[in-house]
Amino acid sequence: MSTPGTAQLAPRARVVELLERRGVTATQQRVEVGQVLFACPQHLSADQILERVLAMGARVSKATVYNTLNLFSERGLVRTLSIDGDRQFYDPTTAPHHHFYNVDTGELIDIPADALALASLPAPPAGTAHERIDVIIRVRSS
Amino acid sequence: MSTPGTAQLAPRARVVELLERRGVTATQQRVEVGQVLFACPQHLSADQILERVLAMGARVSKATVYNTLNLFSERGLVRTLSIDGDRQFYDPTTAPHHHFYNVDTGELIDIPADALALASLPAPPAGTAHERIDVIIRVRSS
DNA sequence: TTAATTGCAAACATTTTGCAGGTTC
DNA sequence: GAACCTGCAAAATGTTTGCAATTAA
Repeated sequence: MSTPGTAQLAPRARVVELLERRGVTATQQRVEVGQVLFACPQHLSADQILERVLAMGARVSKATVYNTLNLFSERGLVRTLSIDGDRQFYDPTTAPHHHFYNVDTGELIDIPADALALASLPAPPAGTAHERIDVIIRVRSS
Repeated sequence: MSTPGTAQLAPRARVVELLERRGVTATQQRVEVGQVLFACPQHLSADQILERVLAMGARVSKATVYNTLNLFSERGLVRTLSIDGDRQFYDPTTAPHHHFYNVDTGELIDIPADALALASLPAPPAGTAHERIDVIIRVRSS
């Protein structure tokens, strides 16, 4: 049974280590954002992250949440997903993988990279190199 | 040689037919948006479409462009792409296909469906059915 | 102590909406 | 003439930014 209002959090020590490994100064707020974000495989919006950080009793501003997520994204600590035009989602799973997206409920579900075979990839346009492949399988409740 | 400021447009008659086939009343403004959008395979933002409709000497408001694109999208006349959080792109190619996205230039390039083999698709989550698959291959200028 | 980080509020860009007036069939 | 469509301006959203105050090393 879980305590109401108390979500699972990643341990501070693990978050600090993750940040330092990527050369990110482990400030109070960044660690708190990380505790929420790295708690488990999930897909959260900036607003949901802000809510949860505040819910754990910490003090952060919306601007810092955005700054932090952008920094995490640049440093490869999080993957930013643009599924629709509404808002972005932040995915703590940075290893290659893909997603189901339920257009009715908005739910996002991870698909492990090896659950989907991408054969005969076309060559990238001249003068460009592959960076990342995103597969989004849109589904609807039936 | 092309006339400056005069982009290629889809013929009115073809646009009217496309709209009517999907049960969309072919009003003045919708046809003009269609003439721009269905001119060729491309990826335009709402703002670019507005600019081009105005450039062809027609009179449309931004609100109508958005209303029209949303209607076209609902009726399957256009496909809406969310590549990053900035803005949406409208793709007149509605048949299955995929995209290269150059993260440096913002350029989008179509990949024909048969140029990319998606093998061993995972089953959709219980209670859901496949609707559409989007593959975005992010590349960067090298 | 010096640079980096934070919070606030204002700024921004894109998209949506309410409603009066105009258009379509 | 009834329903639908358009334009305008305002509103709503999500995100970024400038700057003074605070914190980190």
